Amino acid sequence: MLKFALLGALGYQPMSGYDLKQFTDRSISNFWHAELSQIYLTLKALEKEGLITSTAVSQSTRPDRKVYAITPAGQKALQSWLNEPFTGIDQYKDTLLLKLFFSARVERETLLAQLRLQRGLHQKLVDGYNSETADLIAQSVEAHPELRKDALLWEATRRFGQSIEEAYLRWLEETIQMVETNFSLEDE
Amino acid sequence: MLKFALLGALGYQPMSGYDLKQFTDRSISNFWHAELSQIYLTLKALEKEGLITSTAVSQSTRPDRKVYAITPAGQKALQSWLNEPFTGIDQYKDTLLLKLFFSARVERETLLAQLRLQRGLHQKLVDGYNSETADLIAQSVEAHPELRKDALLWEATRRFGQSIEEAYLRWLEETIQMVETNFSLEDE
DNA sequence: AGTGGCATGTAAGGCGTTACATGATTTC
DNA sequence: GAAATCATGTAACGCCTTACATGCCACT
Repeated sequence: MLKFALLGALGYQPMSGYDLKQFTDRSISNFWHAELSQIYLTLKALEKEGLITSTAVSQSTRPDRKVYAITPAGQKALQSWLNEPFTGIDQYKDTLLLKLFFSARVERETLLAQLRLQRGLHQKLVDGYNSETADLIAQSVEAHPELRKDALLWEATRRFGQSIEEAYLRWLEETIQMVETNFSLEDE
Repeated sequence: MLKFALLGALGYQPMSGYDLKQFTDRSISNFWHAELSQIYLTLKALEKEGLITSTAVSQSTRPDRKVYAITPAGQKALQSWLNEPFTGIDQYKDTLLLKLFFSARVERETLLAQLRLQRGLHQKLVDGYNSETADLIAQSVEAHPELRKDALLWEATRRFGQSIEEAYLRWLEETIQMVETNFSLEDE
Protein backbone atom coordinates (compact mmCIF):
# COMPACT_ATOMS: atom_id res chain seq x y z
CA MET A 1 0.00 0.00 0.00
CA LEU A 2 2.91 2.33 0.70
CA LYS A 3 3.74 1.83 -2.96
CA PHE A 4 0.57 3.63 -3.95
CA ALA A 5 1.08 6.39 -1.42
CA LEU A 6 4.48 7.09 -2.98
CA LEU A 7 3.14 6.82 -6.53
CA GLY A 8 0.36 9.20 -5.58
CA ALA A 9 2.82 11.71 -4.18
CA LEU A 10 5.12 11.45 -7.21
CA GLY A 11 2.04 12.05 -9.33
CA TYR A 12 2.22 15.67 -8.19
CA GLN A 13 5.96 16.17 -8.75
CA PRO A 14 9.32 14.36 -8.75
CA MET A 15 10.79 13.93 -5.28
CA SER A 16 13.60 12.22 -3.41
CA GLY A 17 13.09 9.67 -0.65
CA TYR A 18 13.81 12.36 1.89
CA ASP A 19 11.25 14.67 0.28
CA LEU A 20 8.67 11.91 0.29
CA LYS A 21 9.11 11.40 4.01
CA GLN A 22 8.40 15.08 4.58
CA PHE A 23 5.47 15.03 2.22
CA THR A 24 3.81 12.04 3.85
CA ASP A 25 4.42 13.37 7.35
CA ARG A 26 2.76 16.64 6.44
CA SER A 27 -0.15 15.37 4.40
CA ILE A 28 -1.24 11.79 5.01
CA SER A 29 0.34 11.04 8.40
CA ASN A 30 -3.14 11.24 9.78
CA PHE A 31 -4.04 7.88 8.22
CA TRP A 32 -0.77 6.60 6.76
CA HIS A 33 2.83 6.77 7.87
CA ALA A 34 6.19 5.23 6.96
CA GLU A 35 9.76 5.34 8.19
CA LEU A 36 12.48 6.65 5.88
CA SER A 37 14.13 3.24 5.69
CA GLN A 38 10.89 1.69 4.46
CA ILE A 39 10.43 4.48 1.92
CA TYR A 40 13.90 3.84 0.47
CA LEU A 41 13.19 0.11 0.18
CA THR A 42 9.83 0.72 -1.44
CA LEU A 43 11.30 3.19 -3.93
CA LYS A 44 13.85 0.58 -4.93
CA ALA A 45 11.06 -1.95 -5.50
CA LEU A 46 8.99 0.54 -7.51
CA GLU A 47 11.96 1.34 -9.73
CA LYS A 48 12.58 -2.36 -10.34
CA GLU A 49 8.93 -2.70 -11.42
CA GLY A 50 9.39 0.20 -13.84
CA LEU A 51 6.76 2.38 -12.16
CA ILE A 52 9.24 5.13 -11.33
CA THR A 53 12.69 6.25 -12.57
CA SER A 54 15.50 7.91 -10.65
CA THR A 55 17.94 10.68 -11.52
CA ALA A 56 20.97 11.61 -9.42
CA VAL A 57 21.16 15.33 -8.69
CA SER A 58 24.44 16.58 -7.28
CA GLN A 59 24.45 19.53 -4.93
CA SER A 60 27.29 21.81 -3.89
CA THR A 61 27.17 21.56 -0.10
CA ARG A 62 24.67 18.76 0.59
CA PRO A 63 24.96 15.07 -0.32
CA ASP A 64 23.63 13.99 -3.72
CA ARG A 65 19.89 13.66 -4.08
CA LYS A 66 18.22 10.81 -5.93
CA VAL A 67 15.08 12.26 -7.44
CA TYR A 68 12.31 9.89 -8.48
CA ALA A 69 9.68 10.52 -11.15
CA ILE A 70 6.60 8.50 -12.00
CA THR A 71 6.56 6.70 -15.39
CA PRO A 72 3.53 6.21 -17.69
CA ALA A 73 3.32 2.63 -16.35
CA GLY A 74 3.32 4.09 -12.85
CA GLN A 75 0.52 6.50 -13.74
CA LYS A 76 -1.48 3.61 -15.06
CA ALA A 77 -0.90 1.45 -11.99
CA LEU A 78 -1.90 4.35 -9.74
CA GLN A 79 -5.08 5.11 -11.66
CA SER A 80 -6.18 1.50 -11.75
CA TRP A 81 -5.64 1.16 -7.99
CA LEU A 82 -7.61 4.35 -7.38
CA ASN A 83 -10.46 3.10 -9.53
CA GLU A 84 -10.81 -0.34 -8.03
CA PRO A 85 -13.21 -0.42 -5.09
CA PHE A 86 -11.94 -1.09 -1.57
CA THR A 87 -14.40 -3.52 -0.02
CA GLY A 88 -12.76 -4.00 3.38
CA ILE A 89 -12.30 -2.12 6.61
CA ASP A 90 -8.80 -1.70 7.97
CA GLN A 91 -8.24 -3.25 11.36
CA TYR A 92 -7.48 -0.73 14.07
CA LYS A 93 -5.03 -1.45 16.87
CA ASP A 94 -4.91 0.57 20.05
CA THR A 95 -2.59 -0.26 22.93
CA LEU A 96 -4.39 2.02 25.36
CA LEU A 97 -7.69 0.23 24.82
CA LEU A 98 -6.03 -3.16 25.11
CA LYS A 99 -4.55 -2.23 28.46
CA LEU A 100 -7.77 -0.70 29.68
CA PHE A 101 -9.72 -3.84 28.86
CA PHE A 102 -7.59 -5.92 31.22
CA SER A 103 -7.04 -3.28 33.92
CA ALA A 104 -9.68 -4.22 36.49
CA ARG A 105 -7.01 -5.03 39.08
CA VAL A 106 -4.90 -1.95 38.40
CA GLU A 107 -4.91 0.83 41.03
CA ARG A 108 -7.48 3.49 40.31
CA GLU A 109 -4.90 6.29 40.45
CA THR A 110 -2.56 4.47 38.05
CA LEU A 111 -5.41 4.09 35.59
CA LEU A 112 -6.40 7.74 35.93
CA ALA A 113 -2.81 8.90 35.42
CA GLN A 114 -2.71 6.79 32.24
CA LEU A 115 -5.95 8.22 30.90
CA ARG A 116 -5.01 11.81 31.71
CA LEU A 117 -1.66 11.39 29.99
CA GLN A 118 -3.43 10.21 26.87
CA ARG A 119 -5.87 13.11 27.06
CA GLY A 120 -2.91 15.48 26.81
CA LEU A 121 -1.42 13.67 23.84
CA HIS A 122 -4.69 13.57 21.89
CA GLN A 123 -5.41 17.22 22.68
CA LYS A 124 -2.18 18.13 20.89
CA LEU A 125 -3.25 16.15 17.83
CA VAL A 126 -6.61 17.91 17.60
CA ASP A 127 -4.93 21.30 17.86
CA GLY A 128 -2.61 20.34 15.00
CA TYR A 129 -5.43 19.30 12.67
CA ASN A 130 -7.24 22.54 13.35
CA SER A 131 -4.33 24.85 12.67
CA GLU A 132 -1.22 23.54 10.93
CA THR A 133 -2.81 21.03 8.56
CA ALA A 134 -5.61 23.43 7.63
CA ASP A 135 -3.07 26.19 6.88
CA LEU A 136 -0.95 23.88 4.75
CA ILE A 137 -3.92 23.00 2.53
CA ALA A 138 -4.97 26.62 2.17
CA GLN A 139 -1.43 27.59 1.11
CA SER A 140 -1.29 24.87 -1.54
CA VAL A 141 -4.48 26.01 -3.25
CA GLU A 142 -3.37 29.63 -3.24
CA ALA A 143 -0.09 28.68 -4.90
CA HIS A 144 -1.71 26.21 -7.35
CA PRO A 145 -5.33 27.06 -8.15
CA GLU A 146 -5.51 24.08 -10.53
CA LEU A 147 -5.43 21.84 -7.44
CA ARG A 148 -8.87 23.02 -6.34
CA LYS A 149 -10.41 19.55 -6.59
CA ASP A 150 -7.43 17.93 -4.90
CA ALA A 151 -7.72 20.39 -2.04
CA LEU A 152 -11.37 19.50 -1.47
CA LEU A 153 -10.33 15.89 -0.86
CA TRP A 154 -7.33 16.87 1.26
CA GLU A 155 -9.62 18.98 3.38
CA ALA A 156 -12.00 16.02 3.72
CA THR A 157 -9.17 13.85 5.06
CA ARG A 158 -8.14 16.61 7.45
CA ARG A 159 -11.69 16.84 8.76
CA PHE A 160 -11.60 13.08 9.24
CA GLY A 161 -8.59 13.31 11.51
CA GLN A 162 -10.17 16.16 13.39
CA SER A 163 -13.50 14.37 13.90
CA ILE A 164 -11.94 11.12 15.00
CA GLU A 165 -9.59 12.80 17.42
CA GLU A 166 -12.43 14.86 18.87
CA ALA A 167 -14.43 11.68 19.39
CA TYR A 168 -11.40 10.06 21.01
CA LEU A 169 -11.01 13.02 23.36
CA ARG A 170 -14.69 13.03 24.30
CA TRP A 171 -14.46 9.32 25.06
CA LEU A 172 -11.37 9.88 27.21
CA GLU A 173 -13.19 12.57 29.20
CA GLU A 174 -16.21 10.33 29.74
CA THR A 175 -14.02 7.38 30.71
CA ILE A 176 -11.99 9.45 33.17
CA GLN A 177 -15.25 10.56 34.79
CA MET A 178 -16.51 7.00 34.90
CA VAL A 179 -13.37 5.73 36.59
CA GLU A 180 -13.40 8.64 39.05
CA THR A 181 -16.95 8.02 40.16
CA ASN A 182 -17.65 4.29 39.68
CA PHE A 183 -14.42 2.47 40.06
CA SER A 184 -13.57 2.10 43.73
CA LEU A 185 -16.74 0.97 45.50
CA GLU A 186 -16.11 -2.20 47.55
CA ASP A 187 -12.96 -3.39 45.73
CA GLU A 188 -11.20 -6.60 46.42
CA MET B 1 1.59 -6.88 22.24
CA LEU B 2 -0.50 -9.89 21.27
CA LYS B 3 1.41 -11.66 24.05
CA PHE B 4 -0.25 -9.45 26.62
CA ALA B 5 -3.66 -9.80 25.05
CA LEU B 6 -3.34 -13.57 25.39
CA LEU B 7 -1.94 -13.35 28.92
CA GLY B 8 -4.82 -11.07 29.85
CA ALA B 9 -7.37 -13.49 28.46
CA LEU B 10 -5.76 -16.47 30.19
CA GLY B 11 -5.87 -14.41 33.39
CA TYR B 12 -9.62 -15.07 33.41
CA GLN B 13 -9.46 -18.80 32.68
CA PRO B 14 -7.40 -21.48 30.91
CA MET B 15 -8.11 -21.70 27.19
CA SER B 16 -6.89 -23.33 23.99
CA GLY B 17 -5.63 -21.43 20.96
CA TYR B 18 -8.95 -21.96 19.28
CA ASP B 19 -10.79 -20.62 22.33
CA LEU B 20 -8.53 -17.59 22.42
CA LYS B 21 -9.37 -16.75 18.83
CA GLN B 22 -13.06 -16.78 19.70
CA PHE B 23 -12.47 -14.77 22.85
CA THR B 24 -10.48 -12.06 21.12
CA ASP B 25 -12.92 -11.87 18.20
CA ARG B 26 -15.81 -11.35 20.59
CA SER B 27 -14.21 -8.99 23.08
CA ILE B 28 -11.25 -6.96 21.86
CA SER B 29 -11.62 -7.24 18.07
CA ASN B 30 -12.70 -3.64 18.19
CA PHE B 31 -9.12 -2.49 18.89
CA TRP B 32 -7.04 -5.64 18.59
CA HIS B 33 -7.18 -8.68 16.32
CA ALA B 34 -5.07 -11.70 15.46
CA GLU B 35 -5.22 -14.65 13.10
CA LEU B 36 -5.29 -18.17 14.52
CA SER B 37 -1.88 -18.95 13.06
CA GLN B 38 -0.37 -15.99 14.88
CA ILE B 39 -2.07 -16.99 18.12
CA TYR B 40 -0.56 -20.47 17.91
CA LEU B 41 2.91 -19.03 17.32
CA THR B 42 2.57 -16.56 20.17
CA LEU B 43 1.39 -19.26 22.56
CA LYS B 44 4.44 -21.31 21.70
CA ALA B 45 6.68 -18.31 22.47
CA LEU B 46 4.87 -17.59 25.74
CA GLU B 47 5.29 -21.19 26.86
CA LYS B 48 8.99 -21.05 26.04
CA GLU B 49 9.30 -17.94 28.22
CA GLY B 50 7.57 -19.77 31.07
CA LEU B 51 4.65 -17.35 31.21
CA ILE B 52 2.07 -20.03 30.41
CA THR B 53 1.88 -23.84 30.58
CA SER B 54 -0.03 -26.25 28.36
CA THR B 55 -1.99 -29.42 29.08
CA ALA B 56 -3.26 -31.80 26.42
CA VAL B 57 -6.94 -32.61 26.84
CA SER B 58 -8.23 -35.52 24.80
CA GLN B 59 -11.82 -35.52 23.66
CA SER B 60 -13.97 -38.37 22.41
CA THR B 61 -15.19 -37.09 19.07
CA ARG B 62 -13.18 -33.88 18.52
CA PRO B 63 -9.39 -33.55 18.05
CA ASP B 64 -7.29 -33.09 21.16
CA ARG B 65 -7.28 -29.68 22.75
CA LYS B 66 -4.14 -28.03 24.12
CA VAL B 67 -5.28 -25.91 27.03
CA TYR B 68 -3.03 -23.12 28.24
CA ALA B 69 -2.93 -21.64 31.74
CA ILE B 70 -1.10 -18.56 32.99
CA THR B 71 1.80 -19.14 35.43
CA PRO B 72 2.75 -16.92 38.40
CA ALA B 73 5.54 -15.50 36.25
CA GLY B 74 2.92 -14.79 33.60
CA GLN B 75 0.69 -13.02 36.12
CA LYS B 76 3.61 -10.89 37.14
CA ALA B 77 4.55 -10.01 33.56
CA LEU B 78 0.94 -9.08 32.83
CA GLN B 79 0.57 -6.90 35.90
CA SER B 80 3.81 -5.06 35.30
CA TRP B 81 2.80 -4.36 31.71
CA LEU B 82 -0.60 -3.10 32.83
CA ASN B 83 1.02 -0.82 35.40
CA GLU B 84 3.62 0.76 33.17
CA PRO B 85 2.35 3.88 31.43
CA PHE B 86 1.84 3.94 27.67
CA THR B 87 3.24 7.25 26.46
CA GLY B 88 2.63 6.88 22.73
CA ILE B 89 -0.24 7.00 20.28
CA ASP B 90 -0.72 4.08 17.92
CA GLN B 91 -0.50 4.95 14.27
CA TYR B 92 -3.73 4.51 12.39
CA LYS B 93 -3.82 3.24 8.82
CA ASP B 94 -6.83 3.61 6.56
CA THR B 95 -6.84 2.53 2.95
CA LEU B 96 -10.04 4.40 2.13
CA LEU B 97 -8.57 7.71 3.30
CA LEU B 98 -5.34 7.06 1.40
CA LYS B 99 -7.27 6.49 -1.81
CA LEU B 100 -9.50 9.47 -1.24
CA PHE B 101 -6.51 11.76 -0.75
CA PHE B 102 -5.21 10.98 -4.25
CA SER B 103 -8.58 10.68 -6.03
CA ALA B 104 -8.94 14.11 -7.60
CA ARG B 105 -8.85 12.63 -11.11
CA VAL B 106 -11.21 9.75 -10.35
CA GLU B 107 -14.72 9.90 -11.81
CA ARG B 108 -17.21 11.44 -9.42
CA GLU B 109 -19.55 8.44 -9.65
CA THR B 110 -16.73 5.98 -8.94
CA LEU B 111 -15.82 7.95 -5.86
CA LEU B 112 -19.42 8.12 -4.69
CA ALA B 113 -19.88 4.37 -5.19
CA GLN B 114 -16.78 3.81 -3.07
CA LEU B 115 -17.98 6.07 -0.27
CA ARG B 116 -21.48 4.61 -0.25
CA LEU B 117 -20.09 1.08 -0.09
CA GLN B 118 -18.05 2.04 2.96
CA ARG B 119 -21.07 3.68 4.55
CA GLY B 120 -22.84 0.32 4.43
CA LEU B 121 -19.91 -1.53 5.95
CA HIS B 122 -19.46 0.91 8.81
CA GLN B 123 -23.20 0.99 9.48
CA LYS B 124 -23.03 -2.76 10.17
CA LEU B 125 -20.21 -2.24 12.65
CA VAL B 126 -22.12 0.38 14.62
CA ASP B 127 -25.15 -1.88 14.79
CA GLY B 128 -22.95 -4.66 16.18
CA TYR B 129 -21.47 -2.53 18.93
CA ASN B 130 -24.91 -1.39 19.97
CA SER B 131 -26.47 -4.84 20.21
CA GLU B 132 -24.26 -7.95 20.18
CA THR B 133 -21.28 -6.62 22.11
CA ALA B 134 -23.47 -4.88 24.68
CA ASP B 135 -25.45 -8.10 25.23
CA LEU B 136 -22.29 -10.15 25.64
CA ILE B 137 -21.02 -7.90 28.41
CA ALA B 138 -24.36 -7.87 30.21
CA GLN B 139 -24.45 -11.68 30.13
CA SER B 140 -20.96 -11.98 31.60
CA VAL B 141 -21.75 -9.83 34.63
CA GLU B 142 -24.97 -11.69 35.29
CA ALA B 143 -23.10 -15.00 35.27
CA HIS B 144 -20.12 -13.67 37.26
CA PRO B 145 -21.01 -10.75 39.56
CA GLU B 146 -17.40 -10.60 40.82
CA LEU B 147 -16.46 -9.23 37.39
CA ARG B 148 -18.36 -5.99 38.04
CA LYS B 149 -15.24 -3.83 37.77
CA ASP B 150 -14.02 -5.71 34.71
CA ALA B 151 -17.37 -5.16 33.03
CA LEU B 152 -17.18 -1.40 33.60
CA LEU B 153 -13.96 -1.33 31.61
CA TRP B 154 -15.27 -3.68 28.93
CA GLU B 155 -18.27 -1.42 28.52
CA ALA B 156 -15.92 1.58 28.21
CA THR B 157 -14.09 -0.12 25.35
CA ARG B 158 -17.40 -1.00 23.70
CA ARG B 159 -18.49 2.63 23.91
CA PHE B 160 -15.17 3.57 22.31
CA GLY B 161 -15.89 1.42 19.29
CA GLN B 162 -19.38 2.79 19.06
CA SER B 163 -18.29 6.44 19.28
CA ILE B 164 -15.51 6.10 16.79
CA GLU B 165 -17.69 4.27 14.30
CA GLU B 166 -20.44 6.84 14.68
CA ALA B 167 -17.92 9.60 14.00
CA TYR B 168 -16.67 7.66 10.98
CA LEU B 169 -20.22 7.34 9.66
CA ARG B 170 -21.00 11.02 10.18
CA TRP B 171 -17.82 11.91 8.31
CA LEU B 172 -18.78 9.57 5.45
CA GLU B 173 -22.20 11.23 5.18
CA GLU B 174 -20.65 14.70 5.12
CA THR B 175 -18.06 13.66 2.58
CA ILE B 176 -20.63 12.04 0.29
CA GLN B 177 -22.63 15.28 0.39
CA MET B 178 -19.51 17.31 -0.30
CA VAL B 179 -18.61 15.22 -3.34
CA GLU B 180 -22.19 15.31 -4.62
CA THR B 181 -22.43 19.08 -4.50
CA ASN B 182 -18.89 20.45 -4.92
CA PHE B 183 -16.97 18.01 -6.98
CA SER B 184 -17.85 18.44 -10.63
CA LEU B 185 -17.86 22.17 -11.37
CA GLU B 186 -15.62 22.98 -14.33
CA ASP B 187 -13.48 19.80 -14.28
CA GLU B 188 -10.53 19.21 -16.50
C1' DA C 1 -22.84 -34.18 -1.29
C1' DG C 2 -21.22 -29.96 0.54
C1' DT C 3 -20.62 -26.50 4.02
C1' DG C 4 -19.25 -25.16 8.42
C1' DG C 5 -17.43 -26.00 12.91
C1' DC C 6 -13.82 -28.01 15.74
C1' DA C 7 -8.80 -28.31 16.34
C1' DT C 8 -3.77 -27.77 15.50
C1' DG C 9 -0.14 -26.41 13.19
C1' DT C 10 3.85 -25.08 9.22
C1' DA C 11 5.78 -22.24 5.40
C1' DA C 12 6.47 -18.37 2.57
C1' DG C 13 6.38 -13.90 1.94
C1' DG C 14 5.37 -9.05 2.95
C1' DC C 15 5.55 -5.19 5.76
C1' DG C 16 7.44 -2.53 9.28
C1' DT C 17 10.55 -0.81 13.14
C1' DT C 18 14.90 0.03 15.25
C1' DA C 19 19.48 0.27 15.19
C1' DC C 20 23.57 0.95 12.73
C1' DA C 21 26.68 3.51 9.43
C1' DT C 22 28.43 7.83 7.31
C1' DG C 23 29.31 12.67 6.93
C1' DA C 24 28.88 17.65 6.02
C1' DT C 25 26.45 21.96 7.30
C1' DT C 26 23.67 24.97 9.83
C1' DT C 27 21.63 26.72 13.90
C1' DC C 28 21.40 27.50 18.90
C1' DG D 1 30.20 22.59 21.56
C1' DA D 2 25.90 20.22 20.77
C1' DA D 3 21.89 19.38 18.29
C1' DA D 4 19.21 19.49 14.24
C1' DT D 5 18.90 19.19 9.23
C1' DC D 6 20.12 17.25 4.93
C1' DA D 7 20.79 12.80 2.60
C1' DT D 8 21.13 7.76 1.66
C1' DG D 9 21.21 3.40 2.73
C1' DT D 10 21.88 -1.77 5.15
C1' DA D 11 20.92 -5.36 8.68
C1' DA D 12 18.47 -7.65 12.12
C1' DC D 13 14.53 -8.63 13.92
C1' DG D 14 9.60 -9.02 14.82
C1' DC D 15 4.97 -9.19 13.52
C1' DC D 16 1.40 -10.40 10.54
C1' DT D 17 -1.21 -12.41 6.59
C1' DT D 18 -2.19 -15.95 3.38
C1' DA D 19 -1.91 -20.27 1.89
C1' DC D 20 -1.25 -24.94 2.76
C1' DA D 21 -1.93 -29.43 5.34
C1' DT D 22 -4.87 -32.69 7.95
C1' DG D 23 -9.12 -34.86 9.50
C1' DC D 24 -13.46 -35.88 11.86
C1' DC D 25 -18.27 -34.57 12.92
C1' DA D 26 -22.80 -32.32 12.46
C1' DC D 27 -26.09 -30.22 9.83
C1' DT D 28 -28.64 -29.08 5.54
